[in-house]
Amino acid sequence: MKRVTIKDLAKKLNINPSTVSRALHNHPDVSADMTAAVQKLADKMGYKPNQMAINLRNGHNKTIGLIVPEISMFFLPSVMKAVEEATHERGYNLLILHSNDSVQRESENAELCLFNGVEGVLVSLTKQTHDIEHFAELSYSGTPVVYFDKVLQPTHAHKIVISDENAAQQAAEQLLARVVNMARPTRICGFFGDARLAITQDRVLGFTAALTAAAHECDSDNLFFVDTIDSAYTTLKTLWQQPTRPNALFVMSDEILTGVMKAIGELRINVPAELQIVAMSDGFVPQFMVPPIPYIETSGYRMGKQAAELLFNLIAGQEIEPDTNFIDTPFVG
Amino acid sequence: MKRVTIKDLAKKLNINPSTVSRALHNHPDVSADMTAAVQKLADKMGYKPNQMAINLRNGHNKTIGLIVPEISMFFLPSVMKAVEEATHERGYNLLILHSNDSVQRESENAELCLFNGVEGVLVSLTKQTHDIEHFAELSYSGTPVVYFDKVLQPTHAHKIVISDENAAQQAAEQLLARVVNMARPTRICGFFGDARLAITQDRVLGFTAALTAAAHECDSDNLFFVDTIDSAYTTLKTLWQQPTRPNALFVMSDEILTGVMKAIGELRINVPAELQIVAMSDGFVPQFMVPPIPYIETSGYRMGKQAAELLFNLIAGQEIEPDTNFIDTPFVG
DNA sequence: TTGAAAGCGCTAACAA
DNA sequence: TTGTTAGCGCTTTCAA
Repeated sequence: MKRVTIKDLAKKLNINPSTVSRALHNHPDVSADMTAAVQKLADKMGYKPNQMAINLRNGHNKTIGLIVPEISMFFLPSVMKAVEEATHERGYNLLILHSNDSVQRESENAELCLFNGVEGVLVSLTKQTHDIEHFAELSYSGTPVVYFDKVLQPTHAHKIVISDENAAQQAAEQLLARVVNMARPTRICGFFGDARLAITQDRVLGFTAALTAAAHECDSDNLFFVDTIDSAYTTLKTLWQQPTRPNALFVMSDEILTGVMKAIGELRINVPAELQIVAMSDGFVPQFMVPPIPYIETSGYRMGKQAAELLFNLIAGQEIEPDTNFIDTPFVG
Repeated sequence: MKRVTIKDLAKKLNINPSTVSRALHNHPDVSADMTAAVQKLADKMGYKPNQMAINLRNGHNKTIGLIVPEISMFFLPSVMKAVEEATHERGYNLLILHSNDSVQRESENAELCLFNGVEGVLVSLTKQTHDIEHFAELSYSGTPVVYFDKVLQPTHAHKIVISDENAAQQAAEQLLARVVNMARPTRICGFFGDARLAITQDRVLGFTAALTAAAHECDSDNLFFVDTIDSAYTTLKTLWQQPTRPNALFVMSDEILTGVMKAIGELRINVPAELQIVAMSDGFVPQFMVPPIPYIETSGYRMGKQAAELLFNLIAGQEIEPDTNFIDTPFVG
């Protein structure tokens, strides 16, 4: 059974398709009677506009693309939720493209957005992405692109990111405030991710800055770089056997926090009595501890909201100078 | 700067657009020379087919829709990952539609899929959905629909679900096996979700069946219905103060398990020495415990994979009788 | 082997 | 106020 088209309506009413089209859009030129008649028939026959025809005619899609490097449990669901909401509010659709941590696929995804006439693109880059040439065509064709979370810093582009250094510093300050009056000598350790990543380096900077400012010693013995849940877990286990256990721990991310919490469970460490912890987190993981682990909120939801907002402003044609925008990172706990 | 079209290529080569189109598709009727020449020029000029035009011509979209009731952390990310993979493998795109637990929006989303010419739809229903009339138009128009996870049981449709009763029974049996030789008297409790939901009722059935089969008493004092993380948490805390603490716990879902784990952390319950637990889970949450909590895997990933597979078979035109399919629910632990 | 022409469904400039 | 016409870019039938 074929779908009802504008032509069908026109034929039934012995009028021209263009009149039907106008009537359906409440064009002021069409008489009230005509408009009513057309809309009534459209309703009766269950007319639904063919979005694909509209897309072709308009040259675009009422869709935005979301390109993500991986679908992890820790951050992306929050981002997606925010983006989906923003997208739906404006009557747009959301096309999800997954790069699977491959630059090749990221590039294909950018092309896909272009071919499909997507009106705007949100991108979080893969770890391997060292230039964004493959997005040039998109921007070139007038499709706005907003980079979020995993971005390439030196580039001139619209970016929404966490201020890693600041956020880490805030977290470290919170941690310091909690151990300042402790009886036994304070040892503060920091758990960080892959040392080669910019995000890690920035967070280390913030962490050490806070400690230095508090005149607290901060040598490299207290910095640990663990790039998986498991290595976080084993590292804390080892550390806990040392004669000088830490009594305060900075944790850079949810992934690492997961490993840390496993170790805490197994070692039956009394948190926070024996070990103060402050993390950087989206907020889901810390609640698994009682009392919940305090954290600087690096909210995927907030990031998604802000990135989408910016993107839609660009789509609406606002002239906005490409810039790096930081999301709020409030303390929770 | 405008995109290069087939016409542009044709003009440059002084041939007809139809020949260009054929050459680009390696049509056997076109001479090798012509084909080569066209493809070379296309390459040089950076020709990219306009997907929107192709969609209009074909009447469909190389896209599948995924309609989900909510974006939670517990299950959906796994489903999405699987669906995304399956979709990408076949050169399709993924349109994500979020019903926000509203039947109204679910219905709109179904329409959207229709208008957009989506080739197939995967749906997980909202809790409030009591009929699937709003998907009738879609199926009617020949777009296959596969329901997964949250389905409407009595309906004649393609469904991929967990066998709740079986899976719960397996979990309960695992739990029984673990307490069979315990010194102190065994008390087995079950933590379930909202008692009004079919999923809960089925899981209760499986649980009680296992206990009954093992000649283990199973009165209603041992069944707890908690529909949030918090109520799971407080319920276990209260339960633990009772003179006859349970020494075995069945947990129906990740959400409930989260609350249970909070209580365990706070009460410093020694798991599994003091309390054996077997859960039903996607696998992410149990790892926060050391040793990890054993579970019957109700895998979103597997469900997504299987649902997508079925959908693509239907899209490919296979005649498959609508039926309810159960995914495997292996024991992990 | 290639060209001509029509059409997917919709809209907008132009004419009447 | 309504109709005519052309065109978005692509494919395919039919004709040459």
